[in-house]
Amino acid sequence: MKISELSDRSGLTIQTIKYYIREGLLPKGTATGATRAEYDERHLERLRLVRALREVGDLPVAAIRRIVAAVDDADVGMHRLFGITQYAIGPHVDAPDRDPAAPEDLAAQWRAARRDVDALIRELGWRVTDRAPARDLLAQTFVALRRLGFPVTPDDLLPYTRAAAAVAEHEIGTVAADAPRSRAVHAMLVSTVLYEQVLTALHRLAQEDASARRFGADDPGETN
Amino acid sequence: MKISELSDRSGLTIQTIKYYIREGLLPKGTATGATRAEYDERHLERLRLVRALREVGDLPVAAIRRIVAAVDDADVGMHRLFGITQYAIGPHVDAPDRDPAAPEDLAAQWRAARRDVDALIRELGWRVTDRAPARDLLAQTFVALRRLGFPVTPDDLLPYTRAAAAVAEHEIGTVAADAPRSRAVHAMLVSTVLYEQVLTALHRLAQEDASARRFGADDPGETN
DNA sequence: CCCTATTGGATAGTGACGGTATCCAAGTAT
DNA sequence: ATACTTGGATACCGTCACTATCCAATAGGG
Repeated sequence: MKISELSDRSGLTIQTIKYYIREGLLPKGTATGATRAEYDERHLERLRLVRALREVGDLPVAAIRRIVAAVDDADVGMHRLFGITQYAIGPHVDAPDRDPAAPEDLAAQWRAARRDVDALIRELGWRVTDRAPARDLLAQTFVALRRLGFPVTPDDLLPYTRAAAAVAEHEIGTVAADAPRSRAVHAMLVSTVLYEQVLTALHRLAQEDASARRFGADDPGETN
Repeated sequence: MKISELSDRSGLTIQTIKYYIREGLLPKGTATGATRAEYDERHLERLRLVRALREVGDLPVAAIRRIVAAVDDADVGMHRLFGITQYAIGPHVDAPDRDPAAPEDLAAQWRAARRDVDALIRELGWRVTDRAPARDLLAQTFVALRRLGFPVTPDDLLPYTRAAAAVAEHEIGTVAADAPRSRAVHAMLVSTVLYEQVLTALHRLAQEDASARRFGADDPGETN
């Protein structure tokens, strides 16, 4: 198929497709002449993946580039792909420990939060790399909560860890180990990036329900 | 306290504080002369809230403006504040139904996804406004999943709805109804915005653990 | 009372990001 | 033959969250 057809079928402009090729998100079509190249279903599929990661996952282009590079590298196994994805989706918190410009008290709060996070993971027996970005994400949240006067205790976290463990267990089970690599790889990305949004959305909906039951039935909506 | 002291204590530059005042995130200090104004602890507290919403919640400044306006309006009750927050944190998906420029097949996929979401919420008996943004967020995710060849069935969602309901129930329980309004309001924001990040972080950590157990113990990390 | 530093207020500039737009020469379809 | 399409390169754009600069009016220290 020609680029114009790829554009029509994907709903993206030719400019955007060229941009993705430039950025390494999409391989070039196979050239059939100096001014012509042929694209196939795999390009369309890739564009759908890229758009899902951009629109639903809200991932920056640079993160998607790292992910698709891993997807295209047959030497990268499932668990490794998982780690690369986790690292790519960040967020890359610049932790004020190790930052010499940060004030000392803030750095101390961070160190304490990181210790708590590390202790929690150890206690749960979870096998998680030391440098998993989610550790910093959690620590960052602890710091913010405490600075706002909401201390975080392991008890508060119990419902979250239970929920997270149950969902994660289910998700990994859906990635069939015997499926062809390209399918398994997509399933991995789908459960890490897209189902994270599913969980978030359902969490918000459940909160609204709980809030309605607790704080009354008046309409919570905007009026603008 | 003077603005320079507020700057020191908050860790933000004077420029940034001025910017937040301009943008309506922070009230002006009480003027004590043409070139002097006095700030107090409430300003510092507000800055901590704003930074938490920015850094942890990654909310745009415009969303924070809407939230703090509701916080400062004593007529806004808890449930209403909840709705405003939900609406502010978006994401504001532009749904291709109602968009006349969208291709018809995509619009049809969206309508189907919205129907599924609405049916799910009805089935669960959750009290959620029709225009809750999380409905569109969930529908958007369904569309993306289906376009990638991963059909979404109610069975797949069961673990998520259970987890979301349990967590939400716990969270709303932590917002004490008899606390002073400013405290209750902060608690509401904390559980919707910050604890959402807690859930996300723990979800990712649990996934890494599940992935490690399923796909082997090799190091999933980046090597750069 | 003088002189330096700080403040409020206004306006302009910056860097990252994710595209868009334009141009061109070399083709291709009719 | 002639209008359209393509690949490739380069420039440009709008949004966002700050950041820098300037200015006139003080405030505070000596």
